[in-house]
Amino acid sequence: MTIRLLLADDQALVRGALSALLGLEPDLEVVAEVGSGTEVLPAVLAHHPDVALLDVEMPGIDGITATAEVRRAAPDTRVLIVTTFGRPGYLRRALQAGASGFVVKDTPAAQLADAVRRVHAGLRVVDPMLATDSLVAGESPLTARETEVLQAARDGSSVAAIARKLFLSDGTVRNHLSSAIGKTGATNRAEAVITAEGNGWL
Amino acid sequence: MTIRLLLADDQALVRGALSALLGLEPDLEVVAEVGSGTEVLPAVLAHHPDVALLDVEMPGIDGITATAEVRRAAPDTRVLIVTTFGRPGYLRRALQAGASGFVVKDTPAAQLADAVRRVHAGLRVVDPMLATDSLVAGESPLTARETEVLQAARDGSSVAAIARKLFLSDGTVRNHLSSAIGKTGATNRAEAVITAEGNGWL
DNA sequence: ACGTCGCCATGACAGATGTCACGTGCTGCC
DNA sequence: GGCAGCACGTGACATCTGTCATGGCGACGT
Repeated sequence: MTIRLLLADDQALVRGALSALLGLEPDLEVVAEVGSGTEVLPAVLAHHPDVALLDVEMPGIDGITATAEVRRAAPDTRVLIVTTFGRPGYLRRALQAGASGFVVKDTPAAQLADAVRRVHAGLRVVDPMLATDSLVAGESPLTARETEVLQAARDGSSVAAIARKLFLSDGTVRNHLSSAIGKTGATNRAEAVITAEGNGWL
Repeated sequence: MTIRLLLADDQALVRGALSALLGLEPDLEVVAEVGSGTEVLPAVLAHHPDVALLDVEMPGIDGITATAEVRRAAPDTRVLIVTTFGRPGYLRRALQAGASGFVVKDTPAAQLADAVRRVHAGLRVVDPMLATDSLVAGESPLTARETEVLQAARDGSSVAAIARKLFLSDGTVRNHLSSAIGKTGATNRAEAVITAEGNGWL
């Protein structure tokens, strides 16, 4: 009995390459490939794969919310996150969303098929290095507003621009930013954005 | 006669997957895989591949300077850049460094083997979309110092920190930054960094 | 009912930032 | 030689940013 797979990655070349890699295994079969988060759920419902391999960074819906969608609508399909960035927050949020495994793209190629088989067998697969980091970094200390404001600050917007975008007062934006800067241990808006991104808090 | 390939990509999973993808083609053979820019040249000298597929973003030496190294030390090995980001400056600099082709990672997987064959045949392979962008964005308008200062500003450093790092006066750093901000059409240090990065000027 | 917490806002302040004018010295080019 | 461009610096200025104190409002848990 072969394990049926769905691949979701926004980079077509990587998607095709992973398909070729997994297709070499006799017990694995790629039944669907999609390039955006919005296509994941329809494809899962159409093909009923055993395991869905999802990237986190994708256009449309990101892999984590796509995971939650899949778990709710098709509980028989297990989800394995395959992503570039080993951000601690990603791992935690992915597992909370119901993912069965989390693999970073710089793990050896030979291990991927094994990870798929373990996930299919009902086991959890988590990069041990990452798991400890995730515990250290923990959950985001930022409040909802602080997160919003930091997100809006990512592109280098000024306080005034952020305030207009979020319908807030300039002073309020500065307060939220200041608070976020303090919580991230930064001295600076830009630094705060960087460390928050690095921890997967945005 | 098979075409002998070298793969360089920092993500082991992608590397292995590309290897599997290209290995499916009867006329292609992957003879070496490396995960950093510093390993490229030794591997080329050791295995004499016909075509080297290099990523731009790699630890150690980046793919573009690695291209230059390879062209100088092993002119028979042609270089095909395979990268995530279609930054206009990357393309221009890659071609200047002697690359024969430039492929973005979201091109269809089926085209990669063709690109390899064309490069091997002595043709140039360039994403047409990207080529026009490259002409529009053109060469970096930033001077050497402005580039250095912007690079130092990437991590959110303050003016004082940048000045210390580059052994400059605070005022000079501010001047260079101001000039870079003007040239990039930004209103802001952070914006300047973003647009400069997007154009591959850093 | 009370305290706590998040959210919003205001006002004030110091420090950082971006701009401008101006001057120096060096280099390359016509 | 004269000119343009770049690097480097100074000083001054307006603005932006980050911090702090303070207050009101609503939600939540005890």
